[in-house]
Amino acid sequence: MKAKIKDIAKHAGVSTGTVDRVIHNRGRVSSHTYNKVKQAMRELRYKPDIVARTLAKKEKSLLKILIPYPYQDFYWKMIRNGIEQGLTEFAPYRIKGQTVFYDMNDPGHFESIAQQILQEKPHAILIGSEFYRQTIDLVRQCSEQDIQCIVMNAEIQSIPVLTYIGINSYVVGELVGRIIRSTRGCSSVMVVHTTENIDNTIHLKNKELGLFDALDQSSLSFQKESVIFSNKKNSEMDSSSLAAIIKEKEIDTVYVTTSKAYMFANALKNQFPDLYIIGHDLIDQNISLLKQEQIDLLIDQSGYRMGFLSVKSWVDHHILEKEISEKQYLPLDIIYKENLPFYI
Amino acid sequence: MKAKIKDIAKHAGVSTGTVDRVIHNRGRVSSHTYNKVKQAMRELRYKPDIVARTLAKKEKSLLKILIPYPYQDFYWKMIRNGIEQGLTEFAPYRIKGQTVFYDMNDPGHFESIAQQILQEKPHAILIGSEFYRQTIDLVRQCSEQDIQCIVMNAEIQSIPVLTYIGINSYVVGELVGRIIRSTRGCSSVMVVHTTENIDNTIHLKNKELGLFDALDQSSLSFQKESVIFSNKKNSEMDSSSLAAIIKEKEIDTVYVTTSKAYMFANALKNQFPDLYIIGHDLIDQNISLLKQEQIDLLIDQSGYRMGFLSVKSWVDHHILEKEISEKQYLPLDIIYKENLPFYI
DNA sequence: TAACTTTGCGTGTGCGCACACACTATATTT
DNA sequence: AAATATAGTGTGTGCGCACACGCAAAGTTA
Repeated sequence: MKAKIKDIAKHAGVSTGTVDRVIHNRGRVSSHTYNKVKQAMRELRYKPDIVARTLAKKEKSLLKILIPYPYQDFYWKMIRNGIEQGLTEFAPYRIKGQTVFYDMNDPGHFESIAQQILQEKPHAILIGSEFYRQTIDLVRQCSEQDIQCIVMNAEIQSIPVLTYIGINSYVVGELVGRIIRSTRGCSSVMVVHTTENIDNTIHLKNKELGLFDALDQSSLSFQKESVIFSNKKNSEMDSSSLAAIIKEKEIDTVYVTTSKAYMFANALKNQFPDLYIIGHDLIDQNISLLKQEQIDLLIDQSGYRMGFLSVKSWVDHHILEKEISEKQYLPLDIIYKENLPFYI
Repeated sequence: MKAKIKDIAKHAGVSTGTVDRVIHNRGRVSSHTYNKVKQAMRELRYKPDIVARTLAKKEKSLLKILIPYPYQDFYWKMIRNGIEQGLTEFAPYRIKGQTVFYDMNDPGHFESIAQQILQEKPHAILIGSEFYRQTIDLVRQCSEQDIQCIVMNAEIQSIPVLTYIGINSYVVGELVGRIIRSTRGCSSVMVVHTTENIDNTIHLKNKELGLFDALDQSSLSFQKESVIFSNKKNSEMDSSSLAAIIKEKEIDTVYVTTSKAYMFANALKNQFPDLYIIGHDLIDQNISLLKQEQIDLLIDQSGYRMGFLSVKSWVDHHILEKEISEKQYLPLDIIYKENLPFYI
């Protein structure tokens, strides 16, 4: 039989109210009784009944969620879906989650929205970070105001957060490199970055680094190329200049470091039908191209799981009082046409 | 504000007791009031509060779990771990899970244990199946006694179960085939089955089928070989006769269809260091060989997730009243040395 | 010393629900 | 017609906990 608060109270020779004050550190308990109660809790191995606690609780905990507009980026859209799933799944625990979006191309917007959120004094903020410096600022303010932080995507050093959830970009690159290394007919590799956001470049460059390092470890030798591709009209690297490079360098393998492999494939696959194309993330456009064998391979960065896990981490910590680890790296799922159905 | 039982009662002009009888189909309600209450529930969009329900419930639901001894097979050991994880995670919902093991080489043992379990009149049985016919028998008996069944591993046709959870063996083979097809230096493939259990052969043969079909779709042509390997002294196919075949047929690629790739690798990798070895499942022995590059690739059949999901499915259905799908195929994770850390 | 504040405790209520029980009106048996 | 069963309904209690409140004793201020 599990010990209840009543049992603790009887065992310690106090009332349930006192036990309650000890459990929740509400004060107004002499250090002597405090110790007696603590001792009783230890002896009877008291574990709170989460279900009863949830039912009795008056104050609902507020979780603010700060992520980029889902329409700006499909990866964030998936993360958002995961977050929503988490909120639904843990709804019985009375988590009140409120999502606020920011413009992922405007650090200032992030800052101002962050300030608004702080006004509301939430119990925790789930930060989907695109801006390194601004995120550090926000985390610091949270820490001053005793608001817990869960950070996704951008790894923050030196400032304590409840947990960081994300991927290890360098390892992503390594993994892609290992696959290219062992794949038939891959010898001349082009890395394609599709971004205008400078903050994001670190991740992308890390992938490139990991990839090239992995290739260098092979006994075979590889041609390596790296470009920044934009579909915009007036950009310096449009699809025609890309085509020129592919022709000139005899590129046979392309790795798009972002979610936008579909952009590349749509623009160039008909000119170069034999290109081996590797991209990221199970977004609709990529999925359909993978099915049509226009894209050969996707490494999923588990956006959905990232969102879900971030909510789950908060619940684990705050409701279920579980220990959660400081950093949580998500798996990198390797997805071909054949195992795609299991992931969607 | 969510509608509560009291609200329904007031709205229907009856007492909460009557509403309770309607909700739980306890009878003793005239059809007229029954309809009134049902109507009120619909109008107020009544959803039971799972937390309050769990707290108030007297009768705890009993879930019997029937799986092979974990020490007989590492895959089942992982499944078991997943089940235990599930039971822990959903413990707040007062699920009482009791695991009973059977000898995976003895159908009779399965049968007798199954009878014992039925004596206890559980609410549901989670069947980790190794024997096709015996499982069908058990499922039928459960169906007669209004006991829900969740079946893992062996896909039962024509008899209704709450849900089936497993993998699609043919697709597993296809996936392996697709990878071999595109991997450098693979041309002569040997499929290795390591089993004495006849029932299991169907799965293994399906994998082989999927693999060979995938290879046949390639423009390249592949040598195909298939053997049943046993490490036992007096078996017809021991490691030396296997070595002879590898030499004779110039095998360069080996696919072990079970969890026992480590057995093969340990027996033959030093004689044939360049063999490309593909196996299944993240069991300790395989993991360490993958790290040492003695095994090149593992397809994880998600034993852990299978166990977890089976418990979760029961909770979703029985506690949370969610719709759950009839068949749930688990993802096939492709695991190289590089992405291994994320999966363990 | 009287009027306060603070400290340190105990008591009581209700969260939303399941379930046991009590009660009446009608139907069935003897 | 009386005794008994049964259909149909309402009431009350408690699951384990959080939290508001009450109340005495000790400390503080004027």
